[in-house]
Parts: sequence; structure tokens; C-alpha cells
Amino acid sequence: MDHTMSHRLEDIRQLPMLEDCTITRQILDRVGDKWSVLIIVNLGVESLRFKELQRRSGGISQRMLTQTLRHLERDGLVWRKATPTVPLTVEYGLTKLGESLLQPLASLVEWVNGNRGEIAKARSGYDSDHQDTELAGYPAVE
Amino acid sequence: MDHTMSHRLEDIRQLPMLEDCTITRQILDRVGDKWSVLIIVNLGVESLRFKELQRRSGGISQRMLTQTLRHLERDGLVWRKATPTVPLTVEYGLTKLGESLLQPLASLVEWVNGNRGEIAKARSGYDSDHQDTELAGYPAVE
DNA sequence: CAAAATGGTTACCTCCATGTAACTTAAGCA
DNA sequence: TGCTTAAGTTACATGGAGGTAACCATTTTG
Repeated sequence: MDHTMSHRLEDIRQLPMLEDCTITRQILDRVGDKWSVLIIVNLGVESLRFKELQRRSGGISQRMLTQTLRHLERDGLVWRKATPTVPLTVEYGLTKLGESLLQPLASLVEWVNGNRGEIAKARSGYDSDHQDTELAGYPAVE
Repeated sequence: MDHTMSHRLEDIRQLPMLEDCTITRQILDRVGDKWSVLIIVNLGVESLRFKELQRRSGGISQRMLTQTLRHLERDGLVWRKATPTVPLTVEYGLTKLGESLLQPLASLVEWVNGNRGEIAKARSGYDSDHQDTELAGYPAVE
């Protein structure tokens, strides 16, 4: 029983759908942007008002927070509820769809946490082998 | 038995590690960049030489392909094997670590594929509610 | 009276990710 | 002679992501 390409995931064959797939790229962009994941995770803990969310998302500006929230809301991951008090009260939270994204995100983050050491090792190995040909300046390691 | 915050993932409590965590951000950047996931997926199918990898990664330039590969190699996700033939022969493939990332990535891509419809619906709903306040020009939907 | 707080919007600036195109080396081929 | 190939590197240009700061309305607090 010769099976040279043994333990690859069977999922893999489906993944190349990604090439022509605009929406997948857009969601990956969202996952990759500077604030979305952090916002989603914070709202995953509990629903929050704008300012409180900002406080918990260390250093995000009002502009970026609104922008990020608008994107997430547009994609149906986050809901927004404004109460016309004075001053205005606005609450944000995850929709069902947003919550369903927590699992895949957690997989990713857990992968990083589980492989932090190996990544760091790979990097310092690579760096000492390539001291000359510098790669876009990473600050050493870990 | 009152448990107001019922069905949240327990993982969530671990996730905020992400805030101070440079390396997580770096890996998310990689996931979010334009080519890394595509390259990883292609190499997930089989190891490939440079040109063949380029052909399968529709439209990537030599410059971006080398750059992306160098980053992935540095992080220990991809190996590179150069054979000093003439012209030079170089083969790329996933390391064990790289292969172990396929699963989390597949989760994400599958999430997108499974929720494509709902996302599209959310977007058109949002857009018709906010025809005025335009969000960074998305091209309609799906 | 002035400052703070809430939830934004708008204008402006900068840096980096990405794209394009030319150049390289050594051999094979017509 | 000169074109092609493989696997890059280098220089240059650009769009957009992201940061900073000012401004808005209204009410409460000092």
C-alpha cells in the first residue's frame, strides 16, 4: 500500500477555492487587520459600550474603533444598539454569526500560543544563517 | 442555576493574551497579508519549485513570491531546498510546523464558506440601511 | 463659567504593503 | 548571435491602512 503523500489533511483539496474567492480574501483581510480580532475577542467576553470597548482595546483611536465596528457590523458579526439618552448610549455585541467566528479564531490563536517557542527558534535560526540578507527589520525575536 | 452568559466559548478567557502579544499579531499579519495563505495552501497540496508555485498562485509577482516565501521560511513554516543545477533548481514545501497550521487555516476558510450567504445578506442589509454614510467602497456584495 | 463625558465625524499626514519593470548568471538551443 | 529558462534582486511608484488632532452637540459636575 503505497501512499506517498500520506498525512495531508483531506480539507486541503477544498481550500484552493480561495483563489478566485473575493469574499474569503475580504474576511482574511479583516482577520489580518490591526484591530478586528481584538474587538471581536473583547466583545466575545461581553457586550460593551463604545468607551468601555475602547478602554479595553489598548490604544485604539476613536476613528479606528468606529471604522472597525462599522466593518464588523456590515459583515453581520457585530450588532449596534443606540439608546437616545444624553449623552448618547451605544452598546455593541457579537451576533450569532460573530460568535460562531470565535471558534476558528481561537484555533488560530491557540496554534500561535502552542507554537510560540518553535517559531521563535526558527526565526533565530534563520536570522543567524542570514545575517547579511536582512528581512524587513524584525526586532530580534519574541 | 442562573448563568446569564451562557454558551460563550471557554477559550475566550484565554484569548485576551493577544493584547500584549507581539508574535500573535505578527502571525495574524501573515494570515492577513495578500499571499501567505495562498502559498501555504498550495504547498499544502504538494511541494513545488519556484516557477510552478508562481504559476499556481495566479498573478503573484516574483518579488512578492520570494518575499512571502522568505517570511514563511523565517517563521519555520516552509523549507527551501536549492540544488545547484544550471539553471538553479529550488524546491519549497511545508515543514511539520507549516502543516500543523493547515488545520486552523482550514477552520477559518470553512467558516467563510459556510457563512458566505449570511455575510452577503448582512452586507446588503447594512448597505440599504446606510446608503448615505458610505463605507470604504465595497463593490456591492459577493 | 468651564471642564468632562459620550459617540462620533472630518481633514490631514505618513509609512508600508504591494505592484511594475529592469537587470543578473550560466547554460542550452536554434 | 541572441533568445529562453530558473530564481532571484533592485529601484521606483502608488494606494490605502492607520495615526493624530480638531470639531460637534448636549448635559452634568465642580
